[in-house]
Formats: sequence, C-alpha cells, structure tokens
Amino acid sequence: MKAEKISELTTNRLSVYLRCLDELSTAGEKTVSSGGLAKRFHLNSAQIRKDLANFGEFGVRGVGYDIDRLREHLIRILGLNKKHRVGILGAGRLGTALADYYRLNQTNFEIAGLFDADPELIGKKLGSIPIFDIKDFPSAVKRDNIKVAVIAVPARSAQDLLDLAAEAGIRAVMSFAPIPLRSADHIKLKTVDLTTCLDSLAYHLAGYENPDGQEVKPSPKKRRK
Amino acid sequence: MKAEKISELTTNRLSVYLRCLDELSTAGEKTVSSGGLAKRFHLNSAQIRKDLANFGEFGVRGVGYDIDRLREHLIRILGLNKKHRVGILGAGRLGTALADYYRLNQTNFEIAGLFDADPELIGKKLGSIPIFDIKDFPSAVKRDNIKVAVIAVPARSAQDLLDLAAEAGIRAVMSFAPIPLRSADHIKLKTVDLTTCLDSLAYHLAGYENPDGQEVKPSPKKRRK
DNA sequence: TGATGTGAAGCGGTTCACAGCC
DNA sequence: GGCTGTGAACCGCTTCACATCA
Repeated sequence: MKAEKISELTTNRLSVYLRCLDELSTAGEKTVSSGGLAKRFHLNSAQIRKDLANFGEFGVRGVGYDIDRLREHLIRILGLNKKHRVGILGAGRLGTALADYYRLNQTNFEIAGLFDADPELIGKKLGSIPIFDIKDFPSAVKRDNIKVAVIAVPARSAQDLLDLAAEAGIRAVMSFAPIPLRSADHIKLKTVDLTTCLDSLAYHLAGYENPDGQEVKPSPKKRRK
Repeated sequence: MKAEKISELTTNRLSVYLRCLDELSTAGEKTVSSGGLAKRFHLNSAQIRKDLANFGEFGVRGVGYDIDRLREHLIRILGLNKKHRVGILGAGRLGTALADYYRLNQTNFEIAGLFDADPELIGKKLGSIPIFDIKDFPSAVKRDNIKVAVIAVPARSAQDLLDLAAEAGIRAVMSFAPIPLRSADHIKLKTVDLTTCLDSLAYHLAGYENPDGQEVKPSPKKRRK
C-alpha cells in the first residue's frame, strides 16, 4: 500500500511521462535523463525526478532512466497493466461522444455500456456498445465488473447518479457535469467542466474593465487609521 | 485593463459561481450570502468573497449579494456578454463530438466550423457546421472573426496546429491533445487530457504496491553521516 | 446582528541547489 | 563529468479570523 499521499497533480504527470516515454521508445531511444525529458516535452526536470522518486529509485546517476524499464514501472504504478471496465452514465450527445472517443483511443479501458433513462435509447446500440437502462447500472457493475463510472448527464441529475454509482460500489468517477458534486472520501472523483474551460478562455479574451472605468481594485476608500 | 493577475483557478470558479447563481435565480431567489452559496454548492465562503473582491465590491454587508446584479457582473467579467466564434481543428471522433456538444449546450460560443486535412471530410457538413480544409483556417479566422481554437487532433500534429493558430492571430486555445504544448505568453492555452483523466483514476483503483513488496519509500540506505 | 472584505497564517506544490553516486 | 535524489527555499493558493459596515 501507499506510504504517503500522492497528489493528483503527480499522478496526472505520471500519465504524461508515460506517453512521452512511449514516444521516445517508438523513436528507438534507450535511455533518457530527466533533463532530456524536460527539454523535449516542456517539463521541469526536478519535478520529474521528484515525482518518480515517490515510488522508488528508478534512475542511474550519471546516466538517466532506462526508458523501457521506466515505462514498465509507470504502467504498474498507474495500474495500467490490467484492463478497467467503464460504464458511461448518460447516452446523450456527450456520453456517446466519449464512448466513441474512448472506444478507439484507449487500450486499457473498455466501455462496458452506456446507461440512460430515456426509453427511446434503452436497448439500442452505439456500434458494439449496448445502451442499458440506468436502473440496471448497479447490477451491471457486478455482472460486468465495472470499476469506473463516467457521468455525462445534465447538471440536475449528476449528483443522484454519483450517489447511485457510489452505492453500486464504484470508487472511481469522472464527471463532465458542470456543477460541483459531493462524494464520500473513499471515492475518487474527477471533474472535467467543458463549460468552465471555454468561459475561462472568454475571460482572457475579454480584458475585463470595470463599468465605472476605474481601476479594478479601486481606492479602498479607507485610509489606514 | 486588469490591475493584477487573476489566476486561472479564480476564473474557473467564477464560471462555476455564475452557473450556481443561474440556478438560484431560476429558483426565484433574490439575494444570497457567500456562506449560503458555499453550503449549497460545496464551496468555501472565504474563497468566494476573495474571488469576487478581485473585481469590485459587489456585496452588501449584513445582507449578501443581489443575485441578478452579481450575475450581470460575472457575465461581464467573463466576457460572456458577447458571442465568441470558435473553430475546431480536427474533424475526427473527438472534434465532431465537441462540435455536437457545444452546438447545443453553449449559448455564448458559436462553432464557426470544423477544420481537417482529410480530403474525404473537407466540404462535408456536420449538421449545419461546415468542414473546411485546415489550410484555410487562417483565412477563416479573419473572415469569420474566429477568436477561439479547439485542438482535437492526435498528439503528433497538435503543436503544428497550435503554431498555425497562433500565426493566424488566435489568442485563446483549448487543447485536447494528450501532450504538453508550448505557446507564446500572450496566448491562453488550456489543456484537457482525457487520457490522463482515466489514467489517474486507474491509479486510485490500483493501490500501487512495489514489486519488491517493500515500502514505497524504502530504507534510504544511507544513514545521516 | 449578520455578512462582507481582507490581512495574516497555513498549506501544498514547485523550483533551487547540491550532496551523493555512477 | 553527468545525472539522480532530496532537503530547503520559494511561491501561490486557500483558509482563518476579524475589523468594518449596513
């Protein structure tokens, strides 16, 4: 078991490192230094070393890291040596898009099914992926050994589905609902808010100016006593 | 112009606050306190106040915030009072999925077109959204006043397209390419890595154990001198 | 009284810089 | 000489706690 808490920022980077290594490996490279990785992929070398050092001593001083060996380590650390089955809650626009996307792009995750409440959709298929009744999600979790739930429904039903998934024994959830959700501590919840992403870009385009035309942080109107 | 640098974490939250306020407004509420917002949406009240205080004094002590007035402020701060035109680079699985998603879910962003290099796709339409030759992106930017680029292509061509967009005058980019990209400072780049998201969940499911079975942080093998 | 706005403290993550090892 | 592994410094964001004001 883990000795200390590893931050999500770290695990995210491990995933990126892994794909960088894939690229180097494909290019026929054998070893790489943290500095080399950093320069090539616009990362920070100290950060790479620190991230890796959380899990062991994988490098050789004066040389660097053996690419294939490090890949194996990262794959095991991230748990990508086993397949994980995924259920997508919500077979609307986003849910089907994600199913489509992950179906071909991911090799370690397998979409077991889409789940929806709309009777029009239930029983249909998206390619080879069946669409089930959302009510059957708990039993599907057990039957198909689903480990990951992806929430792709409107904001108003997202919390209910998260609760449903939690009750069904799911411990890893990725939510695309544009709303803050709450879950028990033992459940890992990742939220990707596609609306927020664009809004935040809009902010940078806008160059906000106060309606009064004053400075954003105006004269604090109080002089220190 | 802005007095001080506002962090992206802050602008992301402003977007969330805005949608929380939308919800309260629809529910007929008139005013809300930072504490009320915090409790209802699982946020921190001090954080809300600090975020808002970056842009002015919108609240009334002893009362709270006028919901509709605060919404107006946030809309203007985020630049959501104007429409922004968006070009999606990559008309593959992910690009079309995003186009579909944003077409119906967003009111302030308008998909001007999809752009791809595949001759099979160029000239076709996705619903009402035309698919153009990626080479024509720069001219489309000028013609259609495109302000935001969404990169939805494989890792290997992502950097090239980012450079192309930058040259075309785009200053806000959202990338779904699973690779670190580099851009000039004046360009706002947001990366959403759907692969990393799942990998990171896998980590939490895996409960990493060292192959040696030892502690993750083993005896450092050196005793302080 | 009750809620804002905000300095100060706290915390976590990143970067630096170097000792230790190949 | 070169690169890892890592304590320490640094930095920025979050949270606290309270003075301030309707």
